[in-house]
Amino acid sequence: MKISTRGRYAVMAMADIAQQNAQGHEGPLKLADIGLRQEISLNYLEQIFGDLRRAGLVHSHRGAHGGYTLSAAPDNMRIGDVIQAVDEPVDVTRCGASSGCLTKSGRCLTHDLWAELGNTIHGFLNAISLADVVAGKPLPRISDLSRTVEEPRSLVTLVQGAGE
Amino acid sequence: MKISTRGRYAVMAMADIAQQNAQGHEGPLKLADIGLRQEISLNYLEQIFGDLRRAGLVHSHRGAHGGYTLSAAPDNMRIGDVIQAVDEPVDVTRCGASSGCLTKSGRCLTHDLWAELGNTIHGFLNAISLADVVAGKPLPRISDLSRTVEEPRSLVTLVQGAGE
DNA sequence: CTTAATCTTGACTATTTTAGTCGGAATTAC
DNA sequence: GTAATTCCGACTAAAATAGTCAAGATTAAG
Repeated sequence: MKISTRGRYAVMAMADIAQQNAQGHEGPLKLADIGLRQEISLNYLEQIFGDLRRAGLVHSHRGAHGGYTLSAAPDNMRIGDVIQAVDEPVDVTRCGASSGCLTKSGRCLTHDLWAELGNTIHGFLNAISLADVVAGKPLPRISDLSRTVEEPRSLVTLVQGAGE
Repeated sequence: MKISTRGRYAVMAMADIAQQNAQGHEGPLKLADIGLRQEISLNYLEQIFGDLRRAGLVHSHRGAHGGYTLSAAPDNMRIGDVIQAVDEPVDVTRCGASSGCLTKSGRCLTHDLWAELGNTIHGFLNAISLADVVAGKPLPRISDLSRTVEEPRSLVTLVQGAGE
C-alpha cells in the first residue's frame, strides 16, 4: 500500500464530504468547494475523484448543482479503501510473490519482514473509518489492530522452507 | 519513514553480514561478496554503505582484505535504524509540522492520522533487530509493539484545538 | 431551448525521486 | 610495488508524482 499526496488528498476530500454531511449538508458536494476548503486544485481533485468513483466509493451527479456523494455511510468507509482506490498498491517486497523469494545463493532473509510491515500498515488504515476521522475518535491503539493475516508468521518458515 | 529499494537493500546487506558472523565468519566482509549473495550491484552497495558508515552502523576497513563490520552486536541493531540511515525520512504529513496543520478554511482533519501511521510503522521496525531477522524469530505481534508516542492521541485534540 | 454549472476524459508537462552507472582517487595488505 | 578494497563525486535513464489544460458530455434552471 503506497501513500502519496494523492492518497492523502483523497482521504482529506472524503473526510471533508463526511464532515459537511455531519454538519447537515444534504445533496451532492461539488469539487470546487471541496478544493477550496482543503486547498487542493480542482483539476487534481477531478482526477482523484475519477478513481474514487470507479472504485465505487462515491456517486457522481453531473450537470448544474451536481457534485459527489458518499456511496456509503461514513462509518462504513475505511481509510485503507480510500487510499487503495487512488494509489497504486506498491509491493513492499522485492519479489512481489506471496511466498518466499529467493536469490541465487540462498533464501531471502527479509521477505516476511516486508510482507508483515505491509500487513501492519494495512491493519492500521483499515481500523479507521471516515466517521472516526470526522468525529475525532481516538486513534486505534496498536494493540487494537486486527491483523490481515491469520496467524503471526515466523521468519523461520521462510528461511528454512525455501529451498531453490 | 520512507522505505524504498535502497532501504530494503540496506537491511538485506546488514542481515547478510550478521548471518555470516553467526556462521563463524570473522573479520570484515567485502561488498563484492555481499553483492553476489544478495544480488545487489557493487556500485550501488558502495553508495548504501557510505550512508551506513556515516550513520555509525558499520565500520569500514580500507585496503586489501578490507571490508565492513557491524559496529554493534546484531541484537542491538534495529531495522528501523538501518532504514533511517539510508532512506530520507519522508513526512507522512503535508505540513511536516509536529503539531496541527491548518488550511485557510479550518483545521486539518487528517493530520494526526498520518502522524500516527508513521508512529505505527516506526514501532514495527524498531521492534525487530538484525539478530531477530537472522535467527528467524517470530515477527512481533501487533500487540507487542511499543509506541513511539507516549499516549494515544485523539483526533479531537487537533480538530478542536487548532484555531488559526 | 438556452445557458450555466458540473462532471468526464485524455493528453500533455515539469519536477522530483529512484536506482542505478562510471571513473578515478585514497588506503592498506602482502 | 601491486593488487584489493573502500571512498567519492559526477553523471544518467527511467519512473513516479503532482499536477495543468482543453474540450466534451450531461443536467438543472429559467
